[in-house]
Amino acid sequence: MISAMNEREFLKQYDKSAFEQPMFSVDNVVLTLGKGELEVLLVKRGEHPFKDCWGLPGGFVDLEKDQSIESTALRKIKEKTGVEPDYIEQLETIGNATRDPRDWSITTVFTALIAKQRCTPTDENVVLANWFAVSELSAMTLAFDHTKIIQRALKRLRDRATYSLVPCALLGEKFTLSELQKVHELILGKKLEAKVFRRRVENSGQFEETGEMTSGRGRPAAYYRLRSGTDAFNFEFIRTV
Amino acid sequence: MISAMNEREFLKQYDKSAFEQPMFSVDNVVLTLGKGELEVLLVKRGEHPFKDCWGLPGGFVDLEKDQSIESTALRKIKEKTGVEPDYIEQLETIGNATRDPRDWSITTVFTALIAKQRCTPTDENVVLANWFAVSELSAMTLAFDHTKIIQRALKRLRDRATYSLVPCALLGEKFTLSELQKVHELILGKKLEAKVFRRRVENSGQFEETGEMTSGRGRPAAYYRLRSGTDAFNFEFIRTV
DNA sequence: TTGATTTAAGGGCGTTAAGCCAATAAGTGG
DNA sequence: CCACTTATTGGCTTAACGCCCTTAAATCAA
Repeated sequence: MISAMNEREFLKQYDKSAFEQPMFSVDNVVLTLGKGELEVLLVKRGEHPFKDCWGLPGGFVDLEKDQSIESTALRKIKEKTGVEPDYIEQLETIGNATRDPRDWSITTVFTALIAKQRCTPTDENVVLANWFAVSELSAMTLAFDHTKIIQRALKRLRDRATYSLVPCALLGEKFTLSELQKVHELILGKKLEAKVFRRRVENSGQFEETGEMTSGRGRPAAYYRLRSGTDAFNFEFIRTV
Repeated sequence: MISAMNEREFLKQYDKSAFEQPMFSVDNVVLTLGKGELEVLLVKRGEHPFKDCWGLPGGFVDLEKDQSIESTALRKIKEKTGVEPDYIEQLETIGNATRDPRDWSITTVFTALIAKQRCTPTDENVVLANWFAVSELSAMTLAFDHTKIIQRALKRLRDRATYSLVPCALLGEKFTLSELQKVHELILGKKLEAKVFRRRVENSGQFEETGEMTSGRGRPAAYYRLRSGTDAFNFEFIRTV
């Protein structure tokens, strides 16, 4: 194999633009469930540009460590949260001359869902990485176009919540249908009919009862889990658990 | 603004991986309607690797000419077909260490739909760029992972055909509902009910009659066109006409 | 001219899914 | 045991979908 730099020198003969490559990075919109609200994982930037601004956890492909851009995304998330997300999906790629004040820049954005209790809050990171309620974001100025990216990720999540049950990845291993319904209501910002929602879950065939029941106030609810071996969601996604 | 190379030198201080960037390109799956079959635009590669193989029209971002990766996609399509497509949509980004035999490589793939009659077949290009029926592809060996990419683009198009009317971009300015239905049947590979299809078109509110009618065998059909000012499709796409 | 043929467009109806409201079930806390 | 809370299900209304058949409006062949 020819080394990357030699390769570019070679290509330069044919196509001058092949040499001057734009910067390529990966960014992640990592979402979890806070107290009654969606939260997004942000990191404080230590370098310019946007030094000391909060921004999405991401970074550059490591040609040695990473086999694919999905690996890059997962690696960066793991560095910040300590775990692999329950669901990750490619959102879109944004590349233009204006999003980075310095120069042309390209980023492939991934949306990841993760159960809050699965995150290990490493103390040393807590000042550099933090969860923010999405409602707080309007009062914050994030790095680059990250505010807009988060909005697009939330829109995609709303779409998913309307015609899929992907948001279950925000809950843990097991959950009740009421909990899942509340998550959907939170994402969609409106109440859903319990009967209709239960029908959706049953007809999907993606879930099964664990046999366990909740305890506490009110009638106990049945716990459900993702049916094992199910190719759970009809989307391009990477299941990591 | 600091130049790109200086920028990379600067970044290198903080993150060594920032310097060694993978190659980034844009590829296009340009689809049109042939005689009773979908056709995809391919170009014969003049350089290694995969020299003399057919592959997707694409290339590298030109930092001077292009304002965004969408511009890159449209520019490359225009170079090959002479026109801008009626519909273009970002499909996905594939980046890994194996798709290019030489080295790490990333490509953002766009799917474009274009009416065949709007393409200007430039004679000088005809040996280098050609339309191929999608059924022919199984007998061909394309460059890189382009065969797989085309399959994914066709799957996306099938998805679109089931819950949207995006495929109308494969027809010209005006078309009858029967023509549109036949396109959908071609994409989906199955017959559709005329009544159901007409209802879908009407309920969408995206189309209007032109007032003109067809002539020829059988009862004349009403011509329809995309309603102007309609934010026609609920997807991330770039309308160029 | 007339009828056969062809394609377009719409009417009618049974089946299925969605939406809505209320009843019932099964716990906890006094 | 009763009040309260939450879960789950029953049943009805309404809308959408699928299917078939009729009608409309042209061409084509005698």
